[in-house]
Amino acid sequence: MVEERKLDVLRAIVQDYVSTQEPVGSKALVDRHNLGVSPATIRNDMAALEDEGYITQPHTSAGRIPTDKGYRLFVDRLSSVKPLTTPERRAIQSFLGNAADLDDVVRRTVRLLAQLTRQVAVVQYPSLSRSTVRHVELVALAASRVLVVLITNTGRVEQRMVDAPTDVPESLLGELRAQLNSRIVGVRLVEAPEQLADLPDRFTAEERPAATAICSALLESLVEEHEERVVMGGTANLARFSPDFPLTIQPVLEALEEQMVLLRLLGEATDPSVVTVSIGHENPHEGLTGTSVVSIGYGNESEALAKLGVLGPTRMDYPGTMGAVRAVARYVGKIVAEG
Amino acid sequence: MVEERKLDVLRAIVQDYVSTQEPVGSKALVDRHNLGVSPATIRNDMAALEDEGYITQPHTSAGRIPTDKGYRLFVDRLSSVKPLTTPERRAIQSFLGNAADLDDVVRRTVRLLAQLTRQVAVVQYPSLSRSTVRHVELVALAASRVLVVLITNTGRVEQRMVDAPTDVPESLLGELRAQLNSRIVGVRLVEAPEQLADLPDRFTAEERPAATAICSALLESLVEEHEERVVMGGTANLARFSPDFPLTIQPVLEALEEQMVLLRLLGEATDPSVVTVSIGHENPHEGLTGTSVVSIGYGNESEALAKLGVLGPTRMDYPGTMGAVRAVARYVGKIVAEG
DNA sequence: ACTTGGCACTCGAACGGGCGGAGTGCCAGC
DNA sequence: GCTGGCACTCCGCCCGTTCGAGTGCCAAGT
Repeated sequence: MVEERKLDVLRAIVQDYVSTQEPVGSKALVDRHNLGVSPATIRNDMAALEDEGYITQPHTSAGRIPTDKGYRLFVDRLSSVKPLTTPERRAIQSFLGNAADLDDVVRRTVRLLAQLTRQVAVVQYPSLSRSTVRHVELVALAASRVLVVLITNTGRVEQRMVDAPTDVPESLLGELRAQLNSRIVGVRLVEAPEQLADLPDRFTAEERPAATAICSALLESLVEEHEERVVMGGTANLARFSPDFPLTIQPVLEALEEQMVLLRLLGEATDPSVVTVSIGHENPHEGLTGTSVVSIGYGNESEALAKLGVLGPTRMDYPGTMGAVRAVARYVGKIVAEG
Repeated sequence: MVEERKLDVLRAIVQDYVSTQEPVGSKALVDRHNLGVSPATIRNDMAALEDEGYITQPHTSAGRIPTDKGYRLFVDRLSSVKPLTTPERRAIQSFLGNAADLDDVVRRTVRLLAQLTRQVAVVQYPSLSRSTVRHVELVALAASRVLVVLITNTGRVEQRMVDAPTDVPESLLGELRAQLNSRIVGVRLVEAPEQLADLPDRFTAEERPAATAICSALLESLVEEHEERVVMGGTANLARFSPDFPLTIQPVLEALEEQMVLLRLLGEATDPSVVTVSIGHENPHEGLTGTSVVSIGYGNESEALAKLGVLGPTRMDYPGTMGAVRAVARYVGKIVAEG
């Protein structure tokens, strides 16, 4: 048996099954692809593929469908990322180009990904921990009430209200503001706290409680879990599928409401140049068997600031989806890096 | 025929249908509610109710189900808002009490509403246009680059990056900051623009272009569409329903992805004391026939800052849902008003 | 050693008839 | 105006049949 052809057969099965959504038989296979052999031969190959666990039969005497293992082989060795067409690229560019601020970029990216892939899109906000401080602003709202605003180089703004134990005169506020900015502007958020450790000590005993309160509020926003924020869209695409889906769709929707789950799904894809695919049972959440996640990091050249990806049934168009995800990540990375 | 009893019958039909999800017949009605009359009598009443358009038969010789008109009558005259139990109230309070900032309040509210009602929850951000300016901050990021930050009394922070046509010295920035704050702090966002109209004229010809650029960025954030932001959650609850739902669920999910649609759904519910219900075809979006929206405004005593609500199938538990929506709105209103 | 056509077999999907039951409308009697 | 009785309708369900797609295996051909 020709090993080469067996792979061709697997590839053909995946392609057909993805486009028709129906188990594919030996005859249909030779009809649609010119494999140059008879159905009987294909049947032998299919039997072998089934033995090896790449395909399976829903029930005796139906066509075959790929298993997760089959998709895995397909993604790893039998296909390549499909680049977008130039009109598609242009559409991405113009759609993302008009974004006003960071929120807008993220929202637009989600929509774009969902439309392009016709699947559920997930985009993580550029991570605070990897970004740097651009400015800290303190605003007196009342005698003892201060608003702490943290602005990062990724355009993110974090805010905290502080009720200080004592009144905070404008002079103290000005001094603090100057100190804070001179110490941590340009510093990575993760490294900023150590720069602030001894700051309250610089103030008089009288001023210290207020200074401490303000500093700790700032520290809070520095480490804030917000860095892990995630936006999702395109859930309507979940309903585009087979009639048995009401059973499948509920656990998926439930999973998608959990920020934590979304984050875990995006996974370890930290390298902006490589698309990661997690297929069916491979992904870390039960109830998402039957779905695959295609994800990638995005950011500037040197490092990923965050991740994005799409989620859909294991029977998805992997090459096309991977192409779209990669292309979008590149544009978004560019925008975020220069913004 | 006793008019009174006919209404009792309608009420019973709605209640039974909501809890069983199945057409309800005359016999089942007398069994489950002690109406004190025989099934035959009920049948007469039901025939009358059907003539008047309050109930209908899915097919000849099946039980009856309420029409939109039937639900409307039920909501308006046959039921009252069901107050929450004290444990429920306590849960709301503790769940919302821990919120860190405005974003967090909104996110928690959505989750809470979705869990409480087991339906799709929709919460609008407190409207900018009704709120007032608390502070304007200008931050120099580079020689000609300024970040404009607008802080409102509802705790909202809006930001805009400005590339000024000329360099912006710190002196100009300070002057502008002082002017801006003295002119519009405390002023409603909608009224702020007129206070700024002549501001650039106060500056020298040299400074004017930069001042103008900064002012117009501020104006932008004042009128920003962001005021219309809406958050949604609990979509998994859509899948809890009948087997025919894959057909129904797609248009609903699609509609819910459109901010504009969500806003229209929340409708005119500006009075924080009255729960508004829009039933089936009454609501302004096709594809949402079959769903009802229960909404209410929230804010301080004097006026609503925004709206929230839930969306579910017309066959929902109206009294309970209305109770939950109203209770949540009160707590959120309190929190937002004092924040 | 592969490939191929033939053949028997399996099993699900689709069709159709026959039942049973829930529910109705109507009517005559109270 | 209420009630029990009765005939009728129609949906949902069960079940048997048929049909076709697809398989596995085998013997024969290259």
